[in-house]
Amino acid sequence: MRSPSLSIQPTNCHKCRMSALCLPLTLDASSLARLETAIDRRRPLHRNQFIFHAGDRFESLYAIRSGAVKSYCTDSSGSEQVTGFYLPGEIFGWDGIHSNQHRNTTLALETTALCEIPFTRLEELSQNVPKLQQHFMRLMAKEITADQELITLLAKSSAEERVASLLISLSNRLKRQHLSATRFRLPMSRADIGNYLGLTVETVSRVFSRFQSFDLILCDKKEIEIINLPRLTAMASQ
Amino acid sequence: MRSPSLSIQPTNCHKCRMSALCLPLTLDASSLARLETAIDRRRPLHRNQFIFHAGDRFESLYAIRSGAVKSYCTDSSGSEQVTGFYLPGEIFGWDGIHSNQHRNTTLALETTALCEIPFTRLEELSQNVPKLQQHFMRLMAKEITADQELITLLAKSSAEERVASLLISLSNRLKRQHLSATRFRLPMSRADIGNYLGLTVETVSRVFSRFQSFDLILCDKKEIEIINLPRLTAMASQ
DNA sequence: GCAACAATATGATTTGGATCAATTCTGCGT
DNA sequence: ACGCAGAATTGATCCAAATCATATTGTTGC
Repeated sequence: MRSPSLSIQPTNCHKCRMSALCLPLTLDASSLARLETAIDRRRPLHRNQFIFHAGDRFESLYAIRSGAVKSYCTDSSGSEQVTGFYLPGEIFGWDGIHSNQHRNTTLALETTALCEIPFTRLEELSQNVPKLQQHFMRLMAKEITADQELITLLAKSSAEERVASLLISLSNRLKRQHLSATRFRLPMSRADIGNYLGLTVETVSRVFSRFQSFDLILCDKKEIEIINLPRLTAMASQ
Repeated sequence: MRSPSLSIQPTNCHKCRMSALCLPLTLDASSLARLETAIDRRRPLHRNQFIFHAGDRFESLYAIRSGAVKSYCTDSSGSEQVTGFYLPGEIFGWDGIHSNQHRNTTLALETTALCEIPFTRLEELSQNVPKLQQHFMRLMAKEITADQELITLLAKSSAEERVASLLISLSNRLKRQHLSATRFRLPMSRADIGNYLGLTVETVSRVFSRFQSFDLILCDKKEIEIINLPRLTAMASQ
């Protein structure tokens, strides 16, 4: 079930870019072809469909082609903790590598198209294609970096800083995919945002209201427009 | 500057355990020998000596043989955020892989012996020794898991739960290295603990006092003894 | 179009941890 | 042993966000 539009730009064999895999990746033509065969394009999921559950056997990584995904884990007391939101061009599923079993549950926040990357095939390929191995190490390291940023955020900031940081983060990540950085849909609910940022729904809602009254953002239902990006950025990282 | 006591137990070539590398690792003798040559044992560091600074070029990973290390990063506003404590048998330095440059600064909290593992040599070796590649992927995934646990902790818990969780985490990690799980030295200051857990020094201090008055722990200077491990565990994860 | 329900928003009150302030303890150099 | 600086404890006060309560708005199926 592969697709020719798997976002491999075949213009230049020595500098091909696997945009489904998030970062520029320079591979020779045959490695690229082999990588392509390792990736399955899955039929689109719709809102609230699960990709995997906590406890499931770890088999694949997933790259997002379009849509959005949330990842959460359930602690011993049964309460949920959102651990990440993933946008187009991003890869998730790392959480299963350590124990061969997923720790998080992930689901589609809206209609979402995914590429599935079977991990064993990836490992085999990596052995022959050092570049690919490095690439995946880097992607994993990126996940570590993202997590550590969230830690910094949670450990210190006020409610306003946290919400501002999330908005800026989403904005930057969309920009990287050449999507609008100032006007986009928030695919997740206020409750998800609050859970992710360690705030209550009420607080999130109040912060959005305050931001609107400060003319930092405009918010109509799920559509958000960032009006004063510089000030919001300053707000996020002060 | 390698050492014969590099914690490779040479009893059984097909089931050797690189305890410096944290997880059981089954390798044939020649792979093991090659791995050994890739690891340098460094002379011991003492308290407050740096291993690397944020911004330094990323070259190696580090495994702790003895002692303890703290890792922190400095955000745009100049304030520090402790991102992790590392104990014997643990590996740190992943934060540099993504951009070839460290994001964190790390320093020894006490007299500490390290193994340095040059990353390029590790990558070369991994190509020939698939087991090793898998192994390092898993170690990296472990870092992601640890970070996500901290996120869960920071997003929701009370001061008491946070401190309890840290103590339990330290206890479990020491146990894994066959060190005492109920009586150990806290290598970090209250300020470090507070920073790591997103609490102030005063709050950390108060929580320790409260735990003592509840007969959960005994605390004499840096030496801590966990008296009621089950209850402390319950406290951590409720 | 209209229930019925979920998601948001907003107001009133409470509270856990931050902040400010003052000792006491501990390690360290002389 | 002494003195000093940083670390840790303990107390008093304050405040941001949680909690509780009650609209309001949005969404879905009939």
